[in-house]
Amino acid sequence: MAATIKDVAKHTGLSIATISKYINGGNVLDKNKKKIEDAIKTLDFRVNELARGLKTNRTMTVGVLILSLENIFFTSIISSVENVLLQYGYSTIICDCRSDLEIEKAKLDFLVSKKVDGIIMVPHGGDVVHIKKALDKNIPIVLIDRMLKNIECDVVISDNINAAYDAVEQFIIRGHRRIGIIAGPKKIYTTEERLKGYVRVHEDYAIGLDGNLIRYGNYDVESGYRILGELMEMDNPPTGIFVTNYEMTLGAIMAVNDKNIIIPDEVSLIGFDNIQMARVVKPPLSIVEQPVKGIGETAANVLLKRLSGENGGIPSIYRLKTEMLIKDSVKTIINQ
Amino acid sequence: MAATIKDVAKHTGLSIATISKYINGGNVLDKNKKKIEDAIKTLDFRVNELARGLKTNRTMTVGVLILSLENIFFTSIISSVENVLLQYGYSTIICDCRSDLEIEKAKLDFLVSKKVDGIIMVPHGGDVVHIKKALDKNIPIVLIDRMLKNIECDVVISDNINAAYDAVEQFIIRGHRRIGIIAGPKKIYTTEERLKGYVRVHEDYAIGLDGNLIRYGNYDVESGYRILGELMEMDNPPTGIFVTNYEMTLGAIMAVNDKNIIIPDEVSLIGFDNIQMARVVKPPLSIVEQPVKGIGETAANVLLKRLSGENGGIPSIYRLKTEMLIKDSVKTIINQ
DNA sequence: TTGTAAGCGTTATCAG
DNA sequence: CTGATAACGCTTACAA
Repeated sequence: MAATIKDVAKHTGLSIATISKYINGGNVLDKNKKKIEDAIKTLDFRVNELARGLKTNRTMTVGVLILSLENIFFTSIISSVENVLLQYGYSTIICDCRSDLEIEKAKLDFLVSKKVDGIIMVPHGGDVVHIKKALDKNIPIVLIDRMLKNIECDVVISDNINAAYDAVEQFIIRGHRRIGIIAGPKKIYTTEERLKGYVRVHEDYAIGLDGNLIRYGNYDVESGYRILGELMEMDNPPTGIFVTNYEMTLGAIMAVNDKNIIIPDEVSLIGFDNIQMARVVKPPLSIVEQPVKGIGETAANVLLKRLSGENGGIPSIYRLKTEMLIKDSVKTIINQ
Repeated sequence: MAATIKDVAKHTGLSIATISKYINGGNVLDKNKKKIEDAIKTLDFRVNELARGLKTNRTMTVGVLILSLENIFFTSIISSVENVLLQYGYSTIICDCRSDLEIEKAKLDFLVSKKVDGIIMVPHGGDVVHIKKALDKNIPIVLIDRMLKNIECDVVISDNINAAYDAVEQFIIRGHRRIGIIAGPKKIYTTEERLKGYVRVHEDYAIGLDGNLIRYGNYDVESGYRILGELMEMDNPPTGIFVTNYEMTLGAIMAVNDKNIIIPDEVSLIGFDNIQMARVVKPPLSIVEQPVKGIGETAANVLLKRLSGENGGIPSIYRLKTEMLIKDSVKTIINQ
């Protein structure tokens, strides 16, 4: 049905080889050039990328694999990745593994079978052998958002430690001493890092840790909702609560609304990600904002470098700074 | 580098054809089966989909093209599309055209060149010749969210007319007579439909239309913000405002917050999409909820039907019902 | 059940 | 500058 080089050759009276050369930027006589262009237009010829990829072993396509398409943090990153890649002639195949390691494996396999030239992914974590396998096939991989042990590849992440440090410090300098944290699931990289910042700032200000103030959620709306309630029902509740991702922040605010808790009078709150949401709630929420555009662009550029053969050997870690947006959700406590 | 059928053949002592047959579910002697499975495992063989697609003219891949990846309405639809397709062995290539018709054309071309078996897309509108071209190449296309004139393909949309009708009716039965609408951009399908519902319910309740209450936004946060302000600064402002998509609803709420407008005392509000946002604001927002899961699943199933050759001839329109979520953002006006 | 061989649409080598 | 031809990895008659 679709026209092939053969058809163009017939139509012009030239050989297949000549057409191919023209398509790939080679030199052809001007009169032939014109003939070819005409034929391509009238036949609506388009290169068959399957055949080309089969031959050249390059598809000019990169795979992007994230945890969820319904998470605006990830989709914003993708958007800026695409933005950069497109300028260099690369297209992207986007996959969503629904935070499921098995699906992640299957999708990675899919990308490999589609012969993508490189991959940018948010790894679920817990297992890395499938990633290593892809790496072994000489497909460069750039990890974003989460770092993985036991694997050698470029990583682009937020400086989660200092993000949490800065957020909790905002509480401390306003007089808060009992600060709750709604952390992510145990063993997840970002959870550990954000917790590290929480602990470190407590140390630096010589504030003792209370294990009861540290709660592990699941990075979803439900756990944010539930844990906020739990913290507030403690005998000695925190005066400030730091929520460590967007979904849980949503949940926490819903709980605050449902329980008619006044912010910041009854409790102070700092959330994570999504500046728009911060402006939609009242009072406006203080949040930690991750550099989504920066993460996307950096990841794309790092991959492009690998793709262009600059195999600088050692993989690098790019640790991007977050920003602390101060709004009205944190109260200043006057010390007795 | 990567193992091919040839390698598996060598490793087992069998022929290429036999390996191929096994891979595709043919019958092989049990002892050979075992040999092949072993070889595949030890060589980490994976079918080269490029070669397979070149030969079979099927890639078991469908393309999904949307306006923006940063729009949770679209990404939620995609998510459910993928969910269905995956069960039938299809993978998806997701593209984002940033609401730009030219990029839409380029991405559609990309999908065609990747030899996808079918396409599900949210058309930008305004031009359809590129879509027709793809259709001419015998690639079935399912349109979602927006219907297009002059083109023959399956469409899955929300019942936008009655969505708007129901929303505005909520105002009316609570005594409102001056109801503002923040509509989308002119000439966009969904804009026209939602406006039609607005007009129709006014007719049915014999309420005169005031052109000043009808404002065209741009389906983005900025226009929602701006227009809410404009409506409220009228000499005779509306008592209720209906915002017709998610982004503009966000903007409208931000404006309400910035201007310290009390909802629903000073103005009543009904928004669009995203049930989570509705719970995050205070008071909880009444919204029109589109059946994202339903749209995705329906689109996927319709495409699957086309793909399986059930070319039932005439394209169908699937018009899915929305749901009206009543919360506390609409005030009841006691008639004098 | 298994093997041989042609062909899918390109690119790339090499001769003319 | 142009053309003939082999090869990419796979599927699929057809023959054994």
